[in-house]
Amino acid sequence: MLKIGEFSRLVGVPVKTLRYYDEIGLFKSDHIDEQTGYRFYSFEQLPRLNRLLALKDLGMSLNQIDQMLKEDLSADQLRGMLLLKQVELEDMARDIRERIDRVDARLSLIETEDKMPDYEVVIKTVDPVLVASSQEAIPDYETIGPVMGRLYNGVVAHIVKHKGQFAGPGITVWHENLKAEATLPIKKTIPEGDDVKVHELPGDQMACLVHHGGFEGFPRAYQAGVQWLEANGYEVTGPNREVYLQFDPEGDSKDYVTEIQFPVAKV
Amino acid sequence: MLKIGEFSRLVGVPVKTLRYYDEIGLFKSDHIDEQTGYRFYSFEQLPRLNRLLALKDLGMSLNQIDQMLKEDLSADQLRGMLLLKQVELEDMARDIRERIDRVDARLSLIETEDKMPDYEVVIKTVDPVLVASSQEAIPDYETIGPVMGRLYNGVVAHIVKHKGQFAGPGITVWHENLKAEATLPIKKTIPEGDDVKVHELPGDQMACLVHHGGFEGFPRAYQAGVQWLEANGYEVTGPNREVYLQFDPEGDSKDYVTEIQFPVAKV
DNA sequence: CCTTGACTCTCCAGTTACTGGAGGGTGTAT
DNA sequence: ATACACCCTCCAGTAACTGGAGAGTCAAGG
Repeated sequence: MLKIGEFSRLVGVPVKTLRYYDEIGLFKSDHIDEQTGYRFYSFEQLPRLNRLLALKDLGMSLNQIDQMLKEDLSADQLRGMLLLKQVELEDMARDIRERIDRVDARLSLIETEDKMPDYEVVIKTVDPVLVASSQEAIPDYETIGPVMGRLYNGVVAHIVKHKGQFAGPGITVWHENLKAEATLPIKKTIPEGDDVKVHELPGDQMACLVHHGGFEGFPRAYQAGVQWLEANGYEVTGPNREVYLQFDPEGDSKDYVTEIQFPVAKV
Repeated sequence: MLKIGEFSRLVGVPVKTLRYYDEIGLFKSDHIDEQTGYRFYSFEQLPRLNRLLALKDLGMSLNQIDQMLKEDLSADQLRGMLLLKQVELEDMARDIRERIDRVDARLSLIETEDKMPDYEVVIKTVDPVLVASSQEAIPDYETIGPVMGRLYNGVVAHIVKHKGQFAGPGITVWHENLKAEATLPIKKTIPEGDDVKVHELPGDQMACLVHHGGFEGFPRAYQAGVQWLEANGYEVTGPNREVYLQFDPEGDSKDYVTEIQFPVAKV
């Protein structure tokens, strides 16, 4: 019979932890002295504790270990739990590798620029959204402004005409070959028009960054986004979007806030 | 100005989490309506939150993020924190790889034996221990018993003669070429004798397994230990030990409990 | 025999980053 | 007017311990 401190030294588990395992019923002491309340442990308990520790070394939770230490567990059940753990561990390993990549990317950015990046890119899941939209190919950069203005005006007019309800800020979807789609979220579907279509923008994993200021800053923002995607091993899987969170053609362009979104997948 | 729910949808962070960040002061709402207590958020807050989320994606704790979001932090300090995180993440990655190896090893054991292993091996740190000891080469297997008996008797006699105090069960250290050292832990140092040396067994990382029963079962136990070491990528770095936790030459050998220890390092 | 120091006990609080729920007030659309 | 979504605060719980307070126990040394 060993007192808790002796047993603790023998197995290399802190006294506090042994008491905790006793309390939750995972590993009870052999018996307790009624007079003093002292816990006593026996050598016969070593196999159970060693199995417990071995399972803990696999990353099992105490709950799972409690299951696995039950005598009547079949080899198949054990195998199942281990396979599950294997998958879970591989997920964790991938996750950590990705983190390391991101830290590396940020470190090399700090090396070159000596400060935190101007644009922070975050991955988030964007919900699908019902929109009315109108699209057109943009002949060249100078005409973006007027063309977009015309497109959005058309969509607004169409929605108003059919008493549709606006559900959020405008979103431009950039299809291939500089074809821009001006979309406006709406609450409920409305009839389509000659130029105005109604459909749902699909939800997706998006790499997002926020640009504050006028459109002249977009190239820098896009550059930062693309750079990040490259450094972190993502690839673009569809048309990117611009969400005009804050926009007022009459107002100061310094106050504009735009979110640029790239639908992405991990390479 | 956005209500918390709108802001939550915009940034993809749960409402509860935003309130929590507000509470701990990591990310305060822009202002709070005095009448209703409603939190309101502005677009100007997006950069801070995005940076926060980006740092969280690196695996930073909220405390660390709080540090890193302070305006007056130099690029060097940032670099330092990131480098630290990098090391930490690489440790975690290694740890998880080792876990995966152990799970694999156990799974293949279960495949061949269709049950949990008979011997559980655990890695633990063993403290240095002061011992009196006597050693001798063992000519062949049959003579182990009598020789060890003689050795231990000699050490016991020496300790008693010098009024030494015993501090634990006997430990046999197996040096190369079947040379056995019979050691007995003592509390304080005593003079050496012709055959009996006094020294400290070094502390070390040990792979340990516990054998219940007589010495005839040792070969199986050793085999299990060596197998485990191989499967889990450890190599033996010194003489192994046998700790006779429960041993009584008069008693039933079925009740013996021995811990076999291999000093190891990860390959 | 007494004291000292090591050991043990129970109970409580704190850790991280949230999550869920109860109970109650607010805002808007029909 | 009422339904419904939305917002508020406060409390409890998570996993696996760790640290500390306050009090009882044990063995050795003087």
